[in-house]
Amino acid sequence: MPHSDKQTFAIGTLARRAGCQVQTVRYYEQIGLLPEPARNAGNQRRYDGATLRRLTFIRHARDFGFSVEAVRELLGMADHPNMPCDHADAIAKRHLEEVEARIERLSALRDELKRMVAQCAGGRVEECRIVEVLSDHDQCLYTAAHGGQQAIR
Amino acid sequence: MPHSDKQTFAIGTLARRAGCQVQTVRYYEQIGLLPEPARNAGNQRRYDGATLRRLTFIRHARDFGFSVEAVRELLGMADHPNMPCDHADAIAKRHLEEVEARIERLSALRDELKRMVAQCAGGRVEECRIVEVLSDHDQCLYTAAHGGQQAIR
DNA sequence: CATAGAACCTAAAGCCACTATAGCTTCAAT
DNA sequence: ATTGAAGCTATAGTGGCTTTAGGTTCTATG
Repeated sequence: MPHSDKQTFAIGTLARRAGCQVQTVRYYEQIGLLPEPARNAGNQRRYDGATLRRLTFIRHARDFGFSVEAVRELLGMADHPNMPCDHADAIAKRHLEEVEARIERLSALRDELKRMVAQCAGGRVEECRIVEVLSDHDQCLYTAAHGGQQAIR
Repeated sequence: MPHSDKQTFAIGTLARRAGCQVQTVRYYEQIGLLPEPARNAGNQRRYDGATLRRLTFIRHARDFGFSVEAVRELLGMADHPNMPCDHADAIAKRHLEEVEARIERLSALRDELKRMVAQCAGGRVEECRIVEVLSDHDQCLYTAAHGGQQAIR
């Protein structure tokens, strides 16, 4: 046995060690990412090292931008070390593609914004390029840059 | 007079011409971005060209990633063409900075994800680099890349 | 003129991933 | 015994819409 995790701790300690908020821990329990923990005599949650490791995994994956649903799948896989890891690989690849697409859209957006800001002469609203460009879609170089609601996603 | 906008049209036509959904138009009215329009005898909304131009401005600014509150301010300025445009300029500059910061965070994230995906040998979960890296924060090159919940924002 | 179906109406709930608030109870230190 | 921090549950709020439910009105055709 590697380590036996005998001592337990309260939710505040768990949250602090994993670097998240107390409410977030309870939320993860509610949506089933974390198991319902043992309670002490006063009905307070008591956690062990295994839960801390699980929560750290969750937070880390979330920081990587994986959705909660993706984290749920990754957790399921981490729980079965003998299964093939194709699916984990597929999830990560897909996420990488999404991040790359987002970067592309944001870069086009950044270029348009730069152009807009650079052309503002600082006069009255009537002559302002910023207001003007927003009023008239034809004044954009790359219309694909902001073609829909997903421009920012 | 430039154009007199005498003919009116229904909400579906307005939405189609502005490139958004009907419910979105009603939502913008509800939050005060669009004025309450005239109604016909059967209580249906009837719009004119001025509202179409206003909605187009809104959609365009939203596509640029401006928040609804920023759009509200920009609209207020567009309504007063004789005022100085410093504030519009400041809003756009600030938004540009936010977009640039987002691109930076996402780029660091992309590098980490690439590294992760490249090192997955395709075996069992136990040996999978993806699951391993998510389990252990120390295996990341740039911890700043995903240091908090705002990694993805 | 009757009818069918598209388009409209309001009100309320759902989405994501938390965060915040209110009003209480329990713990730990003095 | 007291006090203040930390815990508890339940509910609402965030942003920016989207969806659903259950109705009414418009418009084109027979």
